Amino acid sequence: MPDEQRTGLPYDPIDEARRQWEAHGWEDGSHGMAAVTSVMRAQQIYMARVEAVLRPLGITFARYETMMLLYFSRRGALPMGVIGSRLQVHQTSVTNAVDRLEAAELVKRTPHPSDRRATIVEITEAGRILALKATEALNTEVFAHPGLGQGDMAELIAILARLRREAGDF
Amino acid sequence: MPDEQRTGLPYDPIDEARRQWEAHGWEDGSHGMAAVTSVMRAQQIYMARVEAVLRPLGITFARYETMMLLYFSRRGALPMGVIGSRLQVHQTSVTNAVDRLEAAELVKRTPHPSDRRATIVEITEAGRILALKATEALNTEVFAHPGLGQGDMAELIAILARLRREAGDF
DNA sequence: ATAAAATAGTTGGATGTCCTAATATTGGAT
DNA sequence: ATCCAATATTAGGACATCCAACTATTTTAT
Repeated sequence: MPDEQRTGLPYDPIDEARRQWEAHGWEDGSHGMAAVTSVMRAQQIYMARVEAVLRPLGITFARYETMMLLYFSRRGALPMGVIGSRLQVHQTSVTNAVDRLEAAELVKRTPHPSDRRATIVEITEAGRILALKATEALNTEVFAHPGLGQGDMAELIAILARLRREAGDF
Repeated sequence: MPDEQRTGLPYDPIDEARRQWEAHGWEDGSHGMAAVTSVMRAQQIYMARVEAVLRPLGITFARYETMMLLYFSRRGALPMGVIGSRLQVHQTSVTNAVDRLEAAELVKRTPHPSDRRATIVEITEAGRILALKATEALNTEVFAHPGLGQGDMAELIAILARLRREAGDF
């Protein structure tokens, strides 16, 4: 039973947690807790929508991001390490994602021409086609209706850009 | 090498993606893409900080949330199903989290007094002590310095509350 | 020229999450 | 009484992440 049916009042669990925090004398962290928890929950909401759209196409968000990075790159190809640093994920996560993409023939590995330690990942024609199809699906089914007004959306992007900058993202 | 050292200009990968979106004629989804991607990355940043603080205590964020839910409940106990719906996670994830918490003797399962299908999860004394310790660590090490000013933080919380409401959270 | 250090990537193992499907039990509705 | 819904568990699979260890290669220092 939704809480508003019990209390007659809409009830925001995160705001309730913030009140609990302050009731316990944790004023120094209450707003940070609410901000962090809100971001976690927003990600959960968006991720569920995105993965629901991508699942029928046989890819995950991590793999979609990898493909789009290649799609937008000048040569359609990047070294493994660059992919990891751009997406801010661990080397082994890149290896894992590229393994799966390569098995599906959406990308292919190529030796680096001058540095024989390095591996270049290149998007295939099938990869480009799927990336385009996935993007169109995401645009119409998720990104065009993000559950926020234009103003909120612009403000959200700007605030999170400041957070990402503070965290050393760019 | 950070990009600003190459170009002399700070470079936001999400803003760059937005420009790519618009260059490809995907104006209808460009801002939604930027908003969704920003939320994903913000969650990645915060989750890394939170898990780094919780790891020495032997719990994950999911288990911490479960414990705090019980900590704040009137009797320190809730049915499995209520935990799942409050945290918006799958039933099997609750079973998994409670299994691990119970193995660490931080919570214990009890039969529901009137509904013999249901299981009540109750936080133990050791669980309360750890929950308190974890909260104090999170408050000082993460929540007190969320990488945002007070104004940005309040605005972020408000915007994401509207998103969560639209998504049916409360 | 050679040894040491740094870099690129992979592997294997562990952890953890989520999902589907199946099962057992119980509660509520008709 | 009987059917249908709800509660929780289990099993199996897919996936992402992290860590330590490893190989191969390149760069740096002496």
